[in-house]
Amino acid sequence: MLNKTSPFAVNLEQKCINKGLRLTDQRKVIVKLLEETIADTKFHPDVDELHKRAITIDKKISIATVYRTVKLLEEANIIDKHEFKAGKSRYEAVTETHHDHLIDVNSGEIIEFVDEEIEKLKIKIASRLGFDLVDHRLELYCKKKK
Amino acid sequence: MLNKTSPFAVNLEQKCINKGLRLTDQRKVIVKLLEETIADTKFHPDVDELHKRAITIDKKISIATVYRTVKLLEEANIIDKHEFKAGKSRYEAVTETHHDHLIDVNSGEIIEFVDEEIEKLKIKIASRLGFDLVDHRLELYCKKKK
DNA sequence: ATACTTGCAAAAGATTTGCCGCATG
DNA sequence: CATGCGGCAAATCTTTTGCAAGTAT
Repeated sequence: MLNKTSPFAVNLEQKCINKGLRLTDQRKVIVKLLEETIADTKFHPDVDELHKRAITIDKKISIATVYRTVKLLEEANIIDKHEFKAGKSRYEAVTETHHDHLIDVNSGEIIEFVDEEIEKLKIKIASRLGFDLVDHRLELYCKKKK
Repeated sequence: MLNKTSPFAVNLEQKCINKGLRLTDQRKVIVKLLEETIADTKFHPDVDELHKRAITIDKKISIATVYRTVKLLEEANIIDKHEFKAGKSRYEAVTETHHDHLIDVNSGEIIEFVDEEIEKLKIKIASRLGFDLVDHRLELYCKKKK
């Protein structure tokens, strides 16, 4: 797994500035919260979770702003959106290398993993079918071994 | 790919009977429509598509019934539900072997594929992380090669 | 006969949007 | 100062559900 706390890592707020996004107080709060998904790779908050945390910092941040902000950040390629089986979308900071997810169906815990072999296979399969891969998602729903 | 028209194949209506599901006129219509997903592996209708087709056969079938029926069939393991990037859920008859999906991001076309190697890898990765695989999904979003 | 099903419309849950005052660059 | 942003509430979209009436076994 990539070293996410490398001295070369650019924080999310810096990424926003680089992309020319206006940094309002609200956005700073939300971006800061999403920053936690870098340190804690198991943390994939949904909009509701983000909003609940955001209002503890600034109680007048509306949920509409959270929705607008995550959409903005997603379009700017700063965060990724995931739609695991469960209804609502979850977000995490974009990482340098692609990773997939293993979801513990009992606890709901989400574990990230990287497997070079499976990444190569995805490209190979697409190619075999006459396609170029532009995006992909692999989710493993599992139970802890006994 | 599995031969889906083998003489041993059981049709969906028969599967419903085997599972003891009550076969109302509405359910027969919906099940018949879902049967088409066996012959045409690229056909993965959503509830709205099923309803539009259903009312051409019996105009008083409500969309609530379609929702209730696909949920019932899914719980009975007769059909599978997919949630590709696009909002609504799509359905197809359960197949004997697991397959994954390649989605053409330009046309929306869905292509099914089976790859033994990747299936083994999924199990291996889950195992390495201390888990037993209970469900999994892999989606390749692609563009046609030029 | 009895329990399950259906249609309708209302409700629910997630997400988006119009409007208008306000903050940012 | 001009443009974009945020808060609020209403709107939208998909899916679910309560209820009363109808139907399959």
